[in-house]
Amino acid sequence: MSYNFKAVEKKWQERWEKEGTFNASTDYTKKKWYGLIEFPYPSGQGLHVGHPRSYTALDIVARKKRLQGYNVLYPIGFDAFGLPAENFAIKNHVHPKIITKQNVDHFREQLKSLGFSFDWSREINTTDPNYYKWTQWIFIQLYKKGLAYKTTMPINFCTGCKVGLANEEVVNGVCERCGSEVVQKEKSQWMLKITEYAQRLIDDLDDLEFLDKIKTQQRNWIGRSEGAEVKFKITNSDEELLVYTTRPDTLFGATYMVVSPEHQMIKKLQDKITNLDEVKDYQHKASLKSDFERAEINKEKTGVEIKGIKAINPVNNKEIPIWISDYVLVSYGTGAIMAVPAHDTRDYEFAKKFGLDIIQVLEGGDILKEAFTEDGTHINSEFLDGLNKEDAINKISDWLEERNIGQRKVNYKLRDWVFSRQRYWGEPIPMVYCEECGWVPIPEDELPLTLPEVKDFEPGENGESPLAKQTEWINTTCPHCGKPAKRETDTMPQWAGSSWYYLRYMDPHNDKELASKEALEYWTQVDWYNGGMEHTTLHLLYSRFWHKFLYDIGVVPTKEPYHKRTSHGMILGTNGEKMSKSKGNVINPDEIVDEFGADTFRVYEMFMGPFDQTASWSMESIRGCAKFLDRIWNMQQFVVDGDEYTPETEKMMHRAIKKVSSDIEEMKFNTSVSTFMTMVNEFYKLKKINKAEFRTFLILLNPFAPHITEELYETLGFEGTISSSTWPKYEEAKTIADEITLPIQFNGKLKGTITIAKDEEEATVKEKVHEAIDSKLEGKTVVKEIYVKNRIYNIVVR
RNA sequence: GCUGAUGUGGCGAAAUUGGUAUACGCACAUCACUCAAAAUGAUGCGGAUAACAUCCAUGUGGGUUCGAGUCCCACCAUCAGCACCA
Repeated sequence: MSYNFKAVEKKWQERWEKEGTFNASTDYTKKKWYGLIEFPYPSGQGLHVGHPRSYTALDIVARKKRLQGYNVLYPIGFDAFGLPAENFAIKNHVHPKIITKQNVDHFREQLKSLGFSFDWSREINTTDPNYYKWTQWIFIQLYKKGLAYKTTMPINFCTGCKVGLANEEVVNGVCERCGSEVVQKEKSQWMLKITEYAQRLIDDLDDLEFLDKIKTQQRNWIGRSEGAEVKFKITNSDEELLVYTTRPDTLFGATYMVVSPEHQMIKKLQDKITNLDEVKDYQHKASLKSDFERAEINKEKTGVEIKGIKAINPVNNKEIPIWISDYVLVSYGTGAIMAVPAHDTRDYEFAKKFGLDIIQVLEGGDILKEAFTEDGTHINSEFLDGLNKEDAINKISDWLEERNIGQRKVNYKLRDWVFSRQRYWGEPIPMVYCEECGWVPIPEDELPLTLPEVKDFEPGENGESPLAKQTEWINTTCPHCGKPAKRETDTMPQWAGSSWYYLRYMDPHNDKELASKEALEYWTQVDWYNGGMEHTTLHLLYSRFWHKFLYDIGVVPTKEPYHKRTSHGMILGTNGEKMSKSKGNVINPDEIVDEFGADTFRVYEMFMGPFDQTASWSMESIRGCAKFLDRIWNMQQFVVDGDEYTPETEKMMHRAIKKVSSDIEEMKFNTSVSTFMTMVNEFYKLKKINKAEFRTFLILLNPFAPHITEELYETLGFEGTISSSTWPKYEEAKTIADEITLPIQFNGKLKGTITIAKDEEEATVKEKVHEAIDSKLEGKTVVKEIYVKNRIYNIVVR
């Protein structure tokens, strides 16, 4: 009577598909639950064993919610624009559309083989013109509200992909996707003003149920700081040098200034600079370095004094030198700093190296040895002397504002989102450039602006988009004045499509709106969104930004897209290292499903360890899970009739319902699986299981192992299917034992146990304890006895 | 360097949130079934000692407590992320 998982799993998957068992209802009067997993990028390598970890987890929650009577939306789709398909296209001269379709088909088949309860009728694909129509529409709305703008700026340029990258996409100085070196390059780019939403993106985290580490990471990424902007006059000039500082109270200790190599002031004042050649030489050298190299040489500071000009410290009118150095970044603050070497480690190093003045303005430390970076009472600071940090900051800020020399200022690390890609395989940016009218969005009724068919996917020599070669497509007329005009040839980044996809699932076939008002009202927000930690500061932040914008223009009814956000740990190879082809430790999910079946695969991924921690794959352990399912199948041999739990199992059954129900909500899937195993062991010990017990057991296990449980449910003759059944209930009173094994301790060390009735009188307990343990008390003095009701009895002895 | 995690048997891991440390699984050993093996079922399994008794064990060292894997302080190790943020 061995379990034929292949036939059983196929049978149920076909049935679910035919009957649309898991399709969400459009009856908007029911209570709803919306669970979301990050839709996959359909790579050529197929599904990774890491994908099902997240998908199984939320599948379990989704299946449980359905049994609890919710109208569940658990959708799936494909984030299919992206560089790997395009790089493959370039190499093999196949249209990325074709490769993408192949990959999607493969992924779909793999996902279906795992028995996820996705609503396949709502499948979406970001490369579908009916989908990206609305991605383009959102872009036009952003443009209309002034949140999309074009600017020339030094950007990270990938020498391999020939595309500009957002800072967020650069990992250790190399391109996140292709690994090529990233250099700085001037380029005209579309940008999105995410910085305008910085404060709201911080504030609105408070009301969300995100894991704390996710909130912390987003807050740190946005990087709010409070300080002041201060203007420094420049000698023999009307120019002023604006700096941002978080410590305006240390102004008296500012002994020199540093500007970043890209700072505009140098150009403006070049006539007055006496060592211009030397300065320009330094600028040139700095431009050759990537951010990575700048960071790497962090031990040895470099810089050149800009001679011929000086800055004037506004608090004491002292003239101080201005230096140029690449430890100051043009992209943060104002690109210039006032240096307070006594109290900043970097400034201190720089000052020591170039022999600049160091003036201590806070009491404490030993500034002959190192910078003193802690708080202290102000000294050498005239009207600030004797004040603490907070008071001094307030006083100096008032002082600066009164004299119009500076003002309080909040600053963010977050930068605007570089939204242009010089690539083919992305959404075309629906903008037209007209000599007369400038940039004009195309009329909304012309959307989608589809990608033209091309044969050559290579980027142009200067990193131009492949679309730049499509003269016919480019030349158009201005929607505003009708004169000849040219289309934008850049496309959108991969994050565009994924910034709003959860909305499209709500009403995926709507051709009038991105989703109907009713659907949006009903399904928003996503109740639970699980995904990788690596998307915390990119995708998750971007989609929160877009959602907030859509809220502002009245498209969506809530400020935030996701109510709860959790993340799963990575699955490593059997050797404990990240799976990669080069290491040869990749586990292919197809082979696992083929050898063990989907249910075993799912149960194993949930059992392998705590959900949010990394776990290594183990072939031995998965065999244990296969054995567990076989044991369940073989319980049929001793099944007996019965409409109620038997006295021997009642407690176990009620406890299991309680435990599994709460474990699923808390993502403690591993301990749920142990609960099931313990139950099976118990039934084997009893050598019987009645139908009532079996039924409850099957429903509880169903979200984890949907195929075998449905099959057994049918075989045992229960009416209908589990998916049309309801989640079992428990009675709290029946989870509590009426007999308790009470541990007895001496000084916290276990000396024995006794059995007492639940809530037994303390006097009786004491009596029983002493009866049991007095022989061991001989020769000892009892100092104190502590009884914690129903828990423990501790005797303090000497 | 900074930030954040994590350290429990041979291994993956539990621990009612301060109350019997090692549940559950893997591996291993013994037994049953078998001509035999596999599969399956049953039993055992942290360490020390002859011991059912005793002592020692949750990275290390302190502390708080009747009682600490859990709380506090210091340190060590491993992993991940960030990188001159003014």
